Amino acid sequence: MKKFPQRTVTRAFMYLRALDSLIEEGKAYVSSGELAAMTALTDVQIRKDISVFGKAGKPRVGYDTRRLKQLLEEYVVQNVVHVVLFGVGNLGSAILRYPGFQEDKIKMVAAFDSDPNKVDKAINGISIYSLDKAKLLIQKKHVEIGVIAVPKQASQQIADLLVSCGIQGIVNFSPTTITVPKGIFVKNIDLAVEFLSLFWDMNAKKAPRYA
Amino acid sequence: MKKFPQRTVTRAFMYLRALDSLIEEGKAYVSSGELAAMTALTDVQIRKDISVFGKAGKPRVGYDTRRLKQLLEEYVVQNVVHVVLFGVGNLGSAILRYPGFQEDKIKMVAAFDSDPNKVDKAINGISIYSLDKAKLLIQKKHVEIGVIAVPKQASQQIADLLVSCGIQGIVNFSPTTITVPKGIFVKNIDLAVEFLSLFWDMNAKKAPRYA
DNA sequence: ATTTAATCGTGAATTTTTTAACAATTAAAT
DNA sequence: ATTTAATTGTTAAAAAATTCACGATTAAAT
Repeated sequence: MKKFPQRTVTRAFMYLRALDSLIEEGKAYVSSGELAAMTALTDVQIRKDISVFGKAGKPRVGYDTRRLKQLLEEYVVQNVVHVVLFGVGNLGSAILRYPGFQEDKIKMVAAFDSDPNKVDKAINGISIYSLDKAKLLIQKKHVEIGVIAVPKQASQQIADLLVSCGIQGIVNFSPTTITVPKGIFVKNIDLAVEFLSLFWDMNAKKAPRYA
Repeated sequence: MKKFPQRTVTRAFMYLRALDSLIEEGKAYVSSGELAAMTALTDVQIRKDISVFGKAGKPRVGYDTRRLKQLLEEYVVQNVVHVVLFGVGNLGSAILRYPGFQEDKIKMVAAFDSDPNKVDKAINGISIYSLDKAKLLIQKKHVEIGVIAVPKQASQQIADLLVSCGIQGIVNFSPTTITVPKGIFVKNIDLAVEFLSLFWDMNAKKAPRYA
């Protein structure tokens, strides 16, 4: 795995999403300017990013959508990532139903909930288990990432459980911080932070660099 | 509004969240190292960030949690931001029930849905209206940010609606890109992108700079 | 065949962000 | 009262990311 600029990689995933739309609607070519409009970035940024991976465009016509997708995937998409979810409330259900996971890249393996009424059901084909099944399943299925979507009182406890299962990465949706040992990667998605920082950007009247 | 480093501001919101937890549990002081553990950042980064706003710590003891909160809020929290939501499905409901909005900073004003069965109900005290009420309400209540949580086929249409209502910022949860005129701020929250980029960071074995 | 206009690709300059190093301060220990 | 150890705050250095400027390329127009 070569070393590319971190932000370039993140944006590459955004480009892939945009390319999927374009390919779906049958567009054969796209210019950096059009991609810029779709992603709220600048055309220069996009050309620069793409150039990191190789030459993929034709002057005067733009990028072949399929070819560009292929190029980005070659460098940026790795093995399929295996994910489990904790907490099948509103948010958890929404995540299980999320229509944006391409099965060949992201595999939602299982969900867990402490509520016996939810256990043994399934949403979108993903089975819901009781918490005590977590360790076995996570290890057997080589799960890399755990998602925390439980009420905030329980989130640290789930984080501890995840760590004890040997998981490497956590996406935390609960509006509170969790503490984990060094070496575990955590991504907090906090709606309040998103709103407030977007609002700040708006007031600072500066175009956001990346969303 | 003074100009602070953009990333410092974003992280300031994270610190505020952490401070809320600490204050709630009665902690009077916190060191940069402890904050670092809570936020998955480094202690140096945190001290540097805080120093941008002023001096708030005492050597050997750390930061007074309340005082630090006050300091950060003074510079970083602006007027209350008014938000409306489109799409009261699983995800939309989860957002309406989100327990992390402090009313004095983020005010969820209304929700909209095209399904007549949902209209005229309320979730968490927030009323649900039909789409044709949007323009009036948004303008009357001075709403700055709209959240898109509708199925992806409808997301561009809602984006257009939001723009026509004069909204300035959009948070888009649907797994597709939307295009808006220049000057409108868009933040895309795409779970697939989050998972894939977290997974990339994990494999690159580099501590993430900010979550 | 020539010109024109659109678009990519890139090296250099700039800006922003992070990291490092360390002096200053303070509470606690002796 | 002195020493020690923890912790902040800051200046400077380094690294990363973005923007700029412009040459190169190519399709379309004339």
